[in-house]
Amino acid sequence: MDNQNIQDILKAHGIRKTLFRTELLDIFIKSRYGLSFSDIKSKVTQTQDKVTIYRGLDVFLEKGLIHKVPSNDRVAKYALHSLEEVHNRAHVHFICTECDNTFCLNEIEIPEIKDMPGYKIQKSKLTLEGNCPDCI
Amino acid sequence: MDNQNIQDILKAHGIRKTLFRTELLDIFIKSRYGLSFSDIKSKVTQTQDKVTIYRGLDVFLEKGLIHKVPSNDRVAKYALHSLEEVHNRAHVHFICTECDNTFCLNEIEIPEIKDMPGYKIQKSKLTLEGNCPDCI
DNA sequence: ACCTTTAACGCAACTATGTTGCATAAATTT
DNA sequence: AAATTTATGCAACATAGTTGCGTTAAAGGT
Repeated sequence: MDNQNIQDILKAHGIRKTLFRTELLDIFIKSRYGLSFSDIKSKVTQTQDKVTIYRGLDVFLEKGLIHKVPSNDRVAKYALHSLEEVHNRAHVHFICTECDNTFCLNEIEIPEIKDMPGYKIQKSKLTLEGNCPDCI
Repeated sequence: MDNQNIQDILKAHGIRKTLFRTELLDIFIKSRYGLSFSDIKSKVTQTQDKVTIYRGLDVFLEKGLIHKVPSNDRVAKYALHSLEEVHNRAHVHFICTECDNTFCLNEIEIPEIKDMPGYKIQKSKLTLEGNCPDCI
């Protein structure tokens, strides 16, 4: 993915193409797994200000470019919203207990959950734990 | 559940029955949903020291008396380990988007997940989101 | 190309969450 | 009752995340 594509994606999401946000999106595109604030802070070169990073993440979230992924550390992690996102299907994540990375498994199909009496279910998220391809 | 029962449970888990830990367990027993550190801090009367609370939670976790539950706020939440816990079944939690409380749904049955090629699955957790009985 | 509008950045200060080390106190074990 | 072990309280620290505000830079219109 070249720089032009990245800037088109930003534009399509109503996000201004600053050096930092271009770099931030590039970092997400290149990563196979969810990134925490400190992951991002250590990769980014265009700023060292944490507020800028947090606000970049907030905007990317708001505009639907990224989403939160579960993690076993107590820190928030974020990953690109897959473009082939399918509706009305549980979102599946995989946490590797070895490397602690969270992967999005959009390929997997999970069965619909029957309604629980008394509860109104709007969304379901399946989180799998074990070992990822790199750690088996 | 009276005070004697609570102290028996502590003893059965190898936890000393101090005033604080007796109260902590009582708080968990009385709560229908997962509690965060600050929930607990505001309920507890036997201490106001956060280290004591955190260490109480650590010990309860270690001894298997409580477990972490997912939450949409970025804070850790804990709930009692249900006694009727069934093995080899996904743990199901329900997060209410209205009151932000996390409930354990041990009754629900979820289908086995087929292995993903390349990944070794050891555990699966299903998190449902929507509205709880109180918020419908 | 210039001006205006609006969003993004950088800095300082602050809050919440969580941890470590150590001395003291209380609960179990003998 | 003494010895042992675990729990508590305090201080200090570390990390995560937020708010306000003045400045800078991007986008759109003329």
